[in-house]
Amino acid sequence: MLRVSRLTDYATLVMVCLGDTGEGVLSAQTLADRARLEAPTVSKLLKQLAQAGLVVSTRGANGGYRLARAPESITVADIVTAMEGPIGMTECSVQPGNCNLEPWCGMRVNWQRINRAIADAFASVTLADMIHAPPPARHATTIPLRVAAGRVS
Amino acid sequence: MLRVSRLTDYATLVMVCLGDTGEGVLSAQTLADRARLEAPTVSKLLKQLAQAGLVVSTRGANGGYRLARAPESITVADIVTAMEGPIGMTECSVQPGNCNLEPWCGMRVNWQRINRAIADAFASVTLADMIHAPPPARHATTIPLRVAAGRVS
DNA sequence: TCTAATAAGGACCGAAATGGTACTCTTTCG
DNA sequence: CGAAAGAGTACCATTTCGGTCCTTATTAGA
Repeated sequence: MLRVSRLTDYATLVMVCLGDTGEGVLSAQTLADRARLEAPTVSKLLKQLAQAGLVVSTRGANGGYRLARAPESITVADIVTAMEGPIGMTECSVQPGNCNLEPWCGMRVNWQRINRAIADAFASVTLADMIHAPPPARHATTIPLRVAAGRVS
Repeated sequence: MLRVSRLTDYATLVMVCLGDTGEGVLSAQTLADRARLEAPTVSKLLKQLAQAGLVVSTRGANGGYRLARAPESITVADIVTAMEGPIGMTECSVQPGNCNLEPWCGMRVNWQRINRAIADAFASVTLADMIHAPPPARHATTIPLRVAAGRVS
């Protein structure tokens, strides 16, 4: 299946947690608890998100992370790009020069067209959309454990 | 980088070769030569394309493959789906039930929205588009070797 | 000033996916 | 019957991915 990596999925979840809860800085450990993910994993992806400028880190005691911008101005495209690098369906559509077929192959422009459309699709959803989306109808009987996306508990 | 697998890239190239050259059936070997790919690799992906109903195979001597439909009615989405399965950016957006977060998590509907947009992007380019795209301006000096996409010769 | 908390930066490892190869079986044409 | 060609299966090397751990740097607070 064509899909984003699990880390990217997790990163989105962590960003939602960060945007959801007021504004104080949250430590990697706290975020891991809220997202039901392993702490080292959360640390790793927060590091990447910080390098990409999507979150701001504070070191030292009582340090942690907070969103660098308002959730409305952070898109899923930002998160995907931070975690996976540029969005490009083929090598040639991002890094020209690696394919000797290039001078002859007309597919490149079409792949670039597709890439652009896909990037737009990711950019059309903001973190705020993710946060405020109406959760699906509650089952009244059970209060579900909050378990990380993709994990089968 | 978020990208389709190399096999999918190759599959597109092979489909272009199939659609480009008149109409006779072409053997896997011939297609491998034209696309500058290894024959077993081409065989493998043609098998998948045949199972998906995008190409029709003829067994026995003088057998080979031909497109199942006109290039205008085959989209890149068809090829990607044939090679990689359903297009879905996260587990939960394709196979509900694997994630205990589901009853609570509002991200799912947003991921599904993104998936739909991406599928549309793939579906908006047909094999005919790929075939008839104007190749980039020729460099007059060298006649490039036709080497497969992504291979560094 | 000392200590605890916390992020930063690597190094590392096991498992899974990917891409590629080989071998055998079946079908069809001549 | 024999050669050509697809179908099916199994296998292997490499890379990527997800995850863990350790060390260093930085800050708040006792």
